[in-house]
Amino acid sequence: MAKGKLSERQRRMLEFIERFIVESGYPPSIREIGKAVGISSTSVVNYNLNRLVEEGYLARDKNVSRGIRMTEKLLKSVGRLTDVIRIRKVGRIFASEPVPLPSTDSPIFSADEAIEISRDLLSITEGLFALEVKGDSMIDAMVSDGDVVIMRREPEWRNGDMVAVWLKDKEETTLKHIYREGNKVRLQPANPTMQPIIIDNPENLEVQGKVVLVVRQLE
Amino acid sequence: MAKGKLSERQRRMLEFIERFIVESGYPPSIREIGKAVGISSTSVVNYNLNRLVEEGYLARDKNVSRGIRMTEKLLKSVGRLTDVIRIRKVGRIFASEPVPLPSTDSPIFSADEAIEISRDLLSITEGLFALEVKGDSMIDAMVSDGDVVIMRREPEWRNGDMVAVWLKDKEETTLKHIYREGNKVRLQPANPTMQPIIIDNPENLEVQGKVVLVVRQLE
DNA sequence: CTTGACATAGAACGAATGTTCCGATAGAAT
DNA sequence: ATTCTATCGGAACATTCGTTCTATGTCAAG
Repeated sequence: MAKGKLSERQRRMLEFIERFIVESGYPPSIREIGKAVGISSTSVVNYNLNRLVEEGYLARDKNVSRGIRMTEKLLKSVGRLTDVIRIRKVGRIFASEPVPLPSTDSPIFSADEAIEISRDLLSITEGLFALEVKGDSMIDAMVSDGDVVIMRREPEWRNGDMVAVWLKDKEETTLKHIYREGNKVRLQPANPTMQPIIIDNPENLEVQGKVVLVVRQLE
Repeated sequence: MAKGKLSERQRRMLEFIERFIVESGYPPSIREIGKAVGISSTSVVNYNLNRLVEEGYLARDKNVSRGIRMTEKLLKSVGRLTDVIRIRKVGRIFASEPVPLPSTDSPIFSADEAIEISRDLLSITEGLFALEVKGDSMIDAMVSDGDVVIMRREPEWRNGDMVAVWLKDKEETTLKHIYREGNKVRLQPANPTMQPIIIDNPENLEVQGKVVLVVRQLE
């Protein structure tokens, strides 16, 4: 088999193995794999397992029942490598000032100035930073005082994204869903009962980041 | 053996099992356990394994080689409790129906029906369940459609808690900050621009749980 | 067509593994 | 002392399970 390519069968095997381990707490046997993916012969399962070992997705121990390990490569491809991601808190966000952006990219920071987010809440994990919302000026974005917003610094945006924008003329930061409408830009509050803002001159607004996650801790 | 007490042997078995799983990626066999803790007889290992199951430290699957699971109790006692906590999603919450409450306490659930929350976002980790908010009926609680609320089932509440209440007369679920005021109860929306509800007859409301965390995933 | 690498199927074998049964030991309770 | 219960040791047994071998099919290269 060509290097790096997996057959449909092998993909299904990996998928099953991963799920089985998570759910059962131990790896499946050869026959269990065969049954799950529709292979009657244990030797065929064995054959494909060895293929997967060659490709680096699995590790096996000889003569050990259920002696299958998931490798880092598999874990990473499933996105299960680390459970939590530490995101730097770079400051506070409120209406009257621009969003503080992360100054350094130093990967290390103390626990105090970071927030831990479990990986499966995030689709992307790069370029993230956290801000604590100060005041009630963002209530039209359904964000209250004390909430933590996880943002991604990103100049590009697509229709519907929730972004932090700096309105130059008003000197105001706000969180809105953003839509391009011809030459204009519409900023739509998350609260459906509130009215959008239409920006005639796109030069007037500066998208400072995309909101990826909002966390509100009570008590 | 007295309930809750472990013999020296059993302690060593747990320790070995835990280490073995972490290092090998799969659980040890009975004979491997016996060899490690110095027991020649497989039946004695089996006997003590069953003891450990009774005490709640392990779970076993019959007729399955290496069919041993670590339970939360074991993980907790070893201090290796994971950084993330899996919380069961028990359903959806919307205005027109009472909050669905968790029915089972089965310790196992698949990834689909659970949400992973990093531990440091939570002050308590027991009795939690998750609900997905459906519809825009909770906007006065600053909670939008699609948000996930983590709640704790708890009959007691203190002033200022955000709780899910079922209003019997209106047949309506709502999320509000709750305050006792003499014989009455005040339900205060999180959105400061909105007016509170005063409940004259406390019998009319049913506190279904305390909101501990709100998570909003964008994009 | 022939060849050879790859993939599959089935069967058989032997090793690994969980289960069960019987007897022995120690200690606490009666 | 006797009884009872918990624990242990050893052995035999029944499955589960990984391994290996042979035969078959596929498909592209020569």
